[in-house]
Amino acid sequence: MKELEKVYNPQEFEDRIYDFWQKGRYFHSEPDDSRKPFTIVIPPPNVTGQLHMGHALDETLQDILIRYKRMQGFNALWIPGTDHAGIATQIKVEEVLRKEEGLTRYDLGREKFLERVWDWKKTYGDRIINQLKKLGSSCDWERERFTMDEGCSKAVKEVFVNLYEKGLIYKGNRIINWCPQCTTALSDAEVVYEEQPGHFWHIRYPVKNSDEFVTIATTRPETMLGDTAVAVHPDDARYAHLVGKTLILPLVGREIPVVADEYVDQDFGTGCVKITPCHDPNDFEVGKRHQLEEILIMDGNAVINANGGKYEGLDRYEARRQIVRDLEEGGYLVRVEEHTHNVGACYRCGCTVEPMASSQWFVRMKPLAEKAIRAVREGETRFVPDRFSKTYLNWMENVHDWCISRQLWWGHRIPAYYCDACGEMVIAKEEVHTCPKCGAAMRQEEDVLDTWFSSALWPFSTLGWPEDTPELRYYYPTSVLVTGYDIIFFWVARMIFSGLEQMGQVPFSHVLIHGLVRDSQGRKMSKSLGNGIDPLEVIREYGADALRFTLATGNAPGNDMRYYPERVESSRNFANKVWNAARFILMNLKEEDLSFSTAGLRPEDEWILTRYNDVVRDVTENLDKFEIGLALQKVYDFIWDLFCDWYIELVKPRLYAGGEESAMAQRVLLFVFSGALKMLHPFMPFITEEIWQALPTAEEACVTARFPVYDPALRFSESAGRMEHVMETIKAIRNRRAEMNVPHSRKASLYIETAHPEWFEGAALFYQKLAGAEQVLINSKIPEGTVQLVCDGASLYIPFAELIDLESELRRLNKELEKARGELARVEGKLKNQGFISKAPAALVEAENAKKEKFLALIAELTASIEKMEGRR
RNA sequence: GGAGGCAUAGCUCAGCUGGUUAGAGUACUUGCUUGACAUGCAAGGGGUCACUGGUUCAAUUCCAGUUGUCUCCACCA
Repeated sequence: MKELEKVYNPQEFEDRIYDFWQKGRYFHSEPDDSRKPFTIVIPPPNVTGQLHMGHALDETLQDILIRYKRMQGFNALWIPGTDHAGIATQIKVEEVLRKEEGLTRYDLGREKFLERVWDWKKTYGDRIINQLKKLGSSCDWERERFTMDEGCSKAVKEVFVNLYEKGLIYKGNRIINWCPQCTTALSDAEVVYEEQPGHFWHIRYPVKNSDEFVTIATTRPETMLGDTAVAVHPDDARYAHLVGKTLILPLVGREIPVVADEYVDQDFGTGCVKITPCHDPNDFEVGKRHQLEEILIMDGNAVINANGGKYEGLDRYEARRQIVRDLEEGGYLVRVEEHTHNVGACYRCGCTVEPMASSQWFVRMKPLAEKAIRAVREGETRFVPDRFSKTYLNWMENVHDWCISRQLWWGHRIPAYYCDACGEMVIAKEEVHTCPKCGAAMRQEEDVLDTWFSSALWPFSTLGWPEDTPELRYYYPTSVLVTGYDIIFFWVARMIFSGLEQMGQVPFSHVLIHGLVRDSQGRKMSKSLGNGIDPLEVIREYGADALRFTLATGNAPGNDMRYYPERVESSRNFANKVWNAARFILMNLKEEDLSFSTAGLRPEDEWILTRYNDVVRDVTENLDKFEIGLALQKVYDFIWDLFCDWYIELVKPRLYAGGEESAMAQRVLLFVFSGALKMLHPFMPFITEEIWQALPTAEEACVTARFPVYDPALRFSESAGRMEHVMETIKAIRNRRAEMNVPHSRKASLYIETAHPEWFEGAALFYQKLAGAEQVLINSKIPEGTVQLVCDGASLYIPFAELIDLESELRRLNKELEKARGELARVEGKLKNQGFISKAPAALVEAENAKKEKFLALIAELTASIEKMEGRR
């Protein structure tokens, strides 16, 4: 038998245990028709940034489920997400390039630049992946690289062509969100809105050949350079006479019409709206309806272009200042109001996005969304907790077409090919070099796809699709997606409609949603606040098991949790407790034959087995419902409170006594403890495995052991009840001794007066060991001068004559009596209620009756004691 | 404007399909070097379960409203 170190030191063994699992290839799984698959998809870590708590949480939850299912005999597979096409990397590399070498990506050229990005990802990806290992997960860089290069990109082309042929992808000139800093288009989901204080400029537009004018109000005066109309509401009497007239655009001098359009809200602002089709989505629509000219006034960096006349070359904000000044000088500015409004910013770089008309690729969402809505409505995919399906449906029902093209280089390049000679465009899975129409050379679309386009294919592209692989047939649809609620729109929704469209089936049956990890003040952890906590630091200090425990417990699914160092500390303390329990058991296992059987069990054995069995049942139920925190809490309570604080203490006398009694105790200890370790293993794999390797157990590794199963043969309700009765009295004695400040070392005889002497059979040792009893006398003559304790079904007497203060004793007894009477009144009230008797379940009425009896007996005992004491006063 | 969450001990939070003497961790008070563990053991104090109604024999739990608070989505030029 191996010995355990004296001190719990996770750093000493976690790496070793990880290697042990790797060698045993416990993380690998292949399709195997004799076992049911269980597959989990989890989101990607951002390999360029810091590993943060969110990843740690994803990994932990995923790993708990995988281990649990594997221990139940499932063939469990984990499909790790990767940051395969995240544009953050590209932007980071560009930034470094600019700072360190003064170069842009265009200086390097596409090929060289992409190599740089790969190098970057390799360096940082390895770092992150190695860190993730510490959480007990295995992530494989080679696999990530493969899926980016080969499998995934093939799937992307396949899907793109597929959707294009069905008319679900189109290229069009539309208003999109443009990030001038990332210089790319963004999807709606990538824009975050924030209330910002701003101004409302009221500007006068003169009517041509008249001294009349209209006043418009705007928050973005610089966009007036692109104005091609002013709109009013068709029913607005104030302006009816102006519809069809021509205005002169101030500063620019362009002649623009006044048009009537339902879009205008008569009650907002002045009731006149300047129309800038190229820089506002609503104006764009108005422009289309009235065949207005479209004038783009900015370039990709949000600098005014040639269409802006004398403002060309100015940044959008400089242009704004200049224009406002000029308007004022020209007498066009009526007034300026303070105005707070929502401003969209790029979620990645925080730069204010510029709505701009631009030629981009879009996915037509309506038909895809319909299927995706139905799948969730009909329960093919279930969100856990269920309320997130509302979030999902709400979004899906109001979804706009998805802008999928990005003006970047890192990512999957759109498989569209153009012929500059004849204007032909070809969409194809294979590269096209010559134009099928005129034979001229073709060039591929420069734009790449949104990261989430390829991420959406993850559940099947990683399994070999579009080939019909055994993996795909075996593992798809997957079982669970584990992720935070912040990426429901980005990823979850898109995986669902992509899976439905390409595979005809939902990608997963359950979506387990967790909350965000916040700091101790409830703030979101972020780089800019500097409040991010590095999981690796935590692991170094407390161990991976402690971190996992912290992340898995103490909050309900889908709710945010706050990170407190104290909580990790308490988790570590629990690990230490388990460690020491193991040490205790190991140093007491002396028997040759430690095989467990139910023959000859003592009441305390039957009690712990019964409780153990209950926990097995409960934990299994909880885990099957993804109630991970609840399950872990039950394992924790069982191990610490029931097993360590009670059972171990109860069996110590037998262990030390030796002989067959001791042997029996050893067998039960080993059986229950190893079972508890198995239950704990999914949550705290390292410590359980390390201990397992030291224990003389039949199964070679905890990771491959079978998860405990509820066993009716281990249910001993009668002796369990009796044992708890004894425990109640022990607690009562301890309580009294503590109140009277009797030190543990001071022993005294214990007299028990009871109508159920059989309850206390063989319990003498327990009172001696745990309640400071010298000898235990049942139903013998009670000496004078004792402290009396009234318990359910028994009165206990301890001769502490000199410590007795009659008055305080009486006060205490009367207080107890009052409490018991209160309880009795409550129970009787219930039982007197005819409605309760007739409508409540019989078992409940029965239980209430039993309670009534119990309280009646207690009250009788207490009254008798009080009377006796009064007599002595 | 639309949707959703949260409100339980000093603090952070559990409490699953209504019935418990309402729990945990932490903090606090007291006593313990009890032969695994002071990262520990034992005992204790501390809660009108936000408020108001409703459903029910029974509401911390279900429903409606109110207040406070947080989040997401949409968006008004």
